[in-house]
Order: sequence, then structure tokens, then C-alpha cells
Amino acid sequence: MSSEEPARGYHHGNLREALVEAGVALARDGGPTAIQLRAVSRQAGVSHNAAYRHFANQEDLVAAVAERCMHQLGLLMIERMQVVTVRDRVRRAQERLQAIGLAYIEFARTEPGWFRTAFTSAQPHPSAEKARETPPPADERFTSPFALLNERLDELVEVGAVTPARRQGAEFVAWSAVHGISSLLLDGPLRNLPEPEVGPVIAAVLGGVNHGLY
Amino acid sequence: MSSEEPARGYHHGNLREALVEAGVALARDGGPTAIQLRAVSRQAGVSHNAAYRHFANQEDLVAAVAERCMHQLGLLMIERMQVVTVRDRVRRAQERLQAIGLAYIEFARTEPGWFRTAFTSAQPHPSAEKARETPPPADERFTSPFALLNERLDELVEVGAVTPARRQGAEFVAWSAVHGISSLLLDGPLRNLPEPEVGPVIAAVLGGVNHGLY
DNA sequence: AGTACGATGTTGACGATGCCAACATTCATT
DNA sequence: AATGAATGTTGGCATCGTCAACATCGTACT
Repeated sequence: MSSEEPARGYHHGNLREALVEAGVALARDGGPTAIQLRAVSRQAGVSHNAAYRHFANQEDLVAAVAERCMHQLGLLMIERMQVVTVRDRVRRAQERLQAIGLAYIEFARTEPGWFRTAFTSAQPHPSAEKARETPPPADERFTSPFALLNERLDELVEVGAVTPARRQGAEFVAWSAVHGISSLLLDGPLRNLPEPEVGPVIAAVLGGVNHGLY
Repeated sequence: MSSEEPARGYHHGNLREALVEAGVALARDGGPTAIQLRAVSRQAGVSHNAAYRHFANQEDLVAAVAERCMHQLGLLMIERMQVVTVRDRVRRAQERLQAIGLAYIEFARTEPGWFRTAFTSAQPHPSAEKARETPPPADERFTSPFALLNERLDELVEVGAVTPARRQGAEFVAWSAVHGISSLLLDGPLRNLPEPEVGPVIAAVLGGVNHGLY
């Protein structure tokens, strides 16, 4: 990836960014516990304690890295969604929902360190009032996994595949199921499930969610 | 609770048990990261490093404590299930399933430390072959949350409320949904959801699972 | 009975971590 | 040019996990 600029004086110039990036790299293998103040400082070619000029404490750094990880998850979901090219509006909406669900699980399984990091010390869900205080950056608004899910469900209503009544609360059902199976496969009692059984289990969960929508 | 026996010589007599119990107590507030070798040794009134005669390392101790936490979860599920006294067999089966699902979520919300501990370094799901090597103790077989769930689903088939076809894979759908909403409410983006909104969200998830079964 | 050995507990040490305090250097604003 | 805020550095402290060496106890064998 990007090695730090070779020539730099006393000041790094872009340390906060470098520290977060180092944290992301460490979290990729190693998960949230690998995000250590001294380790990221080392990787950024800076002395321990330098990080304290940019983060209040370790937890603060982890939170910043977690945000990036969540963003990565959103990016994969978008990517997997965009390759759906069915013309039929109804089927496209259905397959798009399926795609982001699969992407979510795929992310958990291919980037376990990032997934675990994203969901420890995750950002709180913006309740209506709080959201007004700290408006999320435009970037975030489009890559938030939760926002992506809501868009898909809304689309399903738009094209008439799902009744507005069934739409109610569906985001929580779908999100819970997909997040749940991801967690169980990654860290839960299903973590040693033999590989050939994994596919059918995932299919069962996604099928269940789908069936619940109609 | 139980303070250690006042009179004891060089040897503790029941140290392993005392250490695990101390770990359970520490995990209750503080979660898995609070299970530290030196801390449990201290609480057991024994010198640091004594634990190494009973556990290979910290991870080993955490695993032992995690097992207890999982057991606690199973106990609450059984408790909540047993208060269902409906006479009608079909409705009883349905309400029992609902009860263990609610108990699962209740456990996550009232004992977050234990819940987090139970699902870090959780025991692997016994695949068919492996199960034969290490038969679980009879105790475990009845309090395993996953076993309890399967029993409820089987009962639903027995009383004719669910078709055998729908039974296929249903354990994963239900488990994922319930575990997912628990995780999201506890550590995920829903962790700061205002209290009044929590109930409806849980209801939506459980309703969705139910709808998926029929 | 005595003894030798394994099991269990202790002491001390090492490296690593998060964090605090004090100090050094640089940048920006006047 | 100077001065204060921002940013890095050095050093130190308490704590943790782990290893090695040692101490004490129970127990099985002679």
C-alpha cells in the first residue's frame, strides 16, 4: 500500500490519517484488539504517544478505525449490488436485496478482522433528534449498510413487490438475520461448521428473510 | 456469594472452580476482557500464576468462563419457557418458541457482560463426526441454546403447526434473527436506540421469524 | 514408616501495553 | 521577528500475560 513519505521533519504532516490507516491494516488481520496505540505509532514511523495529539485514548482510535471498516462493508455491498443487471424492475429489486445481504455475509467471512472491528464500538444508530445535531457526511449517508438496506426495501415497495404493511420493521428483520448468521458463522457456535454446510445455511437464512417479506 | 474457605493451607483444594467462578463474576460487568489471569487469581485469594496449573493460558480460562455464560443463557431460556402454561398444544408450542427467543434477547440486554463472553471464543458447533469424539456432558445437552431451539421447532412440527418442509433450516433462520437483533442492540449500530423504540423492533423481528415459519 | 515423585502454589523476572507529565520543535498569526 | 498553539518526543509508572525456578503438599510404592 502507501508507505509513509520518506522525507519528513519533526512533524508528520498527516499523522491522524496515517494512524487510522495503520489501524485499518492492523485490524485486517488481528481484529479490534490489534489496534494498539503503540503499534499504529510504530507503523506510522512515529514515536509512541504521538497518537495522543489526535485521539483521546485507544478507544477513540478504535472508533475511528471501526468507522472505516463499516465504510468498507458499505462499499462491498454497493459493488455487489451494482452487478445486478436484470431488466425486470421487480426481479431487479429482489436480486439487489439478495446481493447486499450476500455481500454482508461475504464481508464477514473474507474480512473477519474488519467485520469484528466494525461492530465493536460501532457508531450509535442516529435517532431522529440526535441526527440533527451531527449530520453525517454525505459520503457516509450513501455507504451506511443500514441506509443501503432501507433503500432496497423501499425499492421493493416502489415496484410493488412488497406491501407497505410488510415493509414496516422489515429492515430490522432482514438486518438481524443477516448480521446474526454472519456473527454465528464467524465467532459463534457455528464457526467450525464444515465448509460444505455453510452455503445451505446461508441460503436458508436468506430464503427465510425473503419468505417473511411476502 | 461464596467467599473462599477461610482456613486453607498451601493448597487451595478447589482452585480451578474458584478461578472460573471469579471469571464469571468479573465477566458479568466488564465482559470477556475483564477475565484476566491476575485478576481472577487475586479474587480467589491466590498468587498470580497459580492459574497456570489449571489453564494453559488466558484464552483457555476465557473459554471455560464462556461455557458457563452459555449455560446461564440456556437456563434463562428454560426458565422463561416453563412459565408458558397454555393448554392448547399448538399455541403452547408457538408461545414456547416465542419465550425462548425473548429470553435470548433478554439475556443479552440484562447480562451484557455474560452475553458478550458467551459469544467470544464460543464452543464450535459439533459437526456430526466431531460430536462422536467428545460427547457433551448430559447437562450441556439440555441447556444448549441451540438444542433448546431445535426442540421447540420439532415440537411445532409435532403438533402440526409447521410443515416438515418449512422446518428445514428454520433453526438457522430463527437463531440468526434473534442473535442478530441481540448483537445489534448490544454492540451494533442500534445500541443507542431510544428505549421506547426497542420493544417494537424486537416485536418486528420475532414477528418476522414467526411469519417465515408459516 | 519412610521416601520419592507428581501435583499444586509461589516468587521473581521480562517484555509489552495504555496513559501521564514534562519537554522539544515547528507552524501560524500578529 | 516573536510568541503561543499545535504537534512530536522522552521517560516513567502501573498493569498484564507468560516463563523459569523454587517451595510445599499429598500419595503411592517400597
